Amino acid sequence: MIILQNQSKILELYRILENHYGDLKWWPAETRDEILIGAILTQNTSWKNVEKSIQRLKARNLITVNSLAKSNPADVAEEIRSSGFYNQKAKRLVEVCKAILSLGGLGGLSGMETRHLESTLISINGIGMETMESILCYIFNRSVFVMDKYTFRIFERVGLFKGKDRLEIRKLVEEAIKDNRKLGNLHAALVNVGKDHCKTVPKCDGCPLSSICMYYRQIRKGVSDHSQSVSTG
DNA sequence: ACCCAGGGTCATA
DNA sequence: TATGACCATGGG
Repeated sequence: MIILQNQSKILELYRILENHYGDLKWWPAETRDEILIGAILTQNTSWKNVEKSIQRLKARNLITVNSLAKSNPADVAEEIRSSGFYNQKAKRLVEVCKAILSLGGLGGLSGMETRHLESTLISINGIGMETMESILCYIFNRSVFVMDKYTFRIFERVGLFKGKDRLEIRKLVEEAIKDNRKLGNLHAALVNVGKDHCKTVPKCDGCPLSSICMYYRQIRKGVSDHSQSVSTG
């Protein structure tokens, strides 16, 4: 088996995932406002728990930037308990929505140049790197790659971008893949791989990336050699 | 009972 | 720059 260089390997990885998962249609939401709200609710929280919160917010007509900006954080907190960190997230939702309104709303921000938009969003309390990247990719359709914990772990295990930090990896991926739709699909697929196969305890059976995964190769070698050591890089 | 989830902020060294 | 504490519910 050929060991591919980073740039051709990321393209091969994308090809495999697209072939395996097809179009995953992320972000799962009906409106841009809902993407923003979901992006904050899902911070270190499973999507299943977020869905319950979103349904409750919808029932209260609190699923828009406008309505949340006018809300009391204590009232919002009551609807989003299932997402965890609910006091912190309720406050974040209200403050972030206020900040966005003061900047002209999502519509006003949509005309902003990408780098400027990045720095503007990242300066809002409650919006960190990954949340900012998700907003750029899925709300504003910019060619931005979302670097999350799963992605870092998967790249580490398959043997991509060894020794690079998150910022460098994101830059390299965006150089290799420039299409917004593909970058969004890539992140979505990597989250699925992470959930199904690449948590802290790996489950390599049936993983679509096993054919290009260094970790998987070590496992196989270990089995045939009766070796104990498995390096995660 | 323990670990983790589609992170981010803040204090500390 | 790089850890650590903290936020907190729900599923495995």
